[in-house]
Amino acid sequence: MNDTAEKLLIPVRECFSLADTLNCGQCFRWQEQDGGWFEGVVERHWCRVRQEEDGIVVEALGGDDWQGDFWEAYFDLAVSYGDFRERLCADERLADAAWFAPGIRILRQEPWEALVSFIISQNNNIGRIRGIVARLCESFGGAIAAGVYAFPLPQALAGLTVEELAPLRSGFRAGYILDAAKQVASGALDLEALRTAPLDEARLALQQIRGVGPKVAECALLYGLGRRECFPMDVWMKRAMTRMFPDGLPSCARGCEGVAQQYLFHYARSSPDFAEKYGAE
DNA sequence: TGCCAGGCGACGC
DNA sequence: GCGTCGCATGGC
Repeated sequence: MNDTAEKLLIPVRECFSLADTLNCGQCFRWQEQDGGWFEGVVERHWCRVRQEEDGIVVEALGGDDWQGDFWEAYFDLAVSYGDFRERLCADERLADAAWFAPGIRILRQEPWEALVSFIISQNNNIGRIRGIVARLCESFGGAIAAGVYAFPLPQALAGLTVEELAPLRSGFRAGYILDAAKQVASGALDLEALRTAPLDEARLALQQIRGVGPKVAECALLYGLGRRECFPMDVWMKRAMTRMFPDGLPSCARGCEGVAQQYLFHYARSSPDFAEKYGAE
């Protein structure tokens, strides 16, 4: 499995749905295609992926090589979501949400990309976020292959003006993207250090960026920096919490709040059960 | 048409 | 500290 190859089978033992994981609103660059394939770019790897009986097939589309370890990390396969689920299911309401999409995992995305993607996400919808991210990559990301672009490095954005970002049609978020780029490119903000920094320090550091408040910081930490105890509260989650957990999240979620959050987010948005059991306002 | 979208900053109190 | 409003853009 660790052999360098253009096509890999990544074995998956439990709790994984590729489609649910890529479609649940945590990432914005994968495109669903015919035959169960998803095409996308992760860091500098252009590939397509598909779920098969015994795992995930990853096929390089460029003259690219990588190792299985890379994809194991990306799909968060080193930890047992069965264990997380068992803990969450101690609460009946969390169990409902957890069973609605048992194969969702938290991707371990590149931190800079996660940060910018969730800056773009504010007061926005998932379809439009995807469009803005795509235009950001096309405009400033550098080509990996013909018509295929990497996510732009902070250094590629730090010297730009909001006028130059106009083609993204990102609205008031353009200035926020540039401030993030300047802080990361200059070294004022060290994203990698936030993987292990005390959580409250990491939150505060991220919120020094203009346009990054509690929610976006929480998303960057959960989706980009592997901090599974983070719990982003967007409009859907506020709705879910008000109706399902007026007294707060049950203690059984401690340590895997982010996993609970992703189940609840998807449940509140997509499950007819949520509307039925917890009602419209 | 108006309302909403994986929020945040500015402002008034 | 807390509530309210405006913010660009586009889909419904």
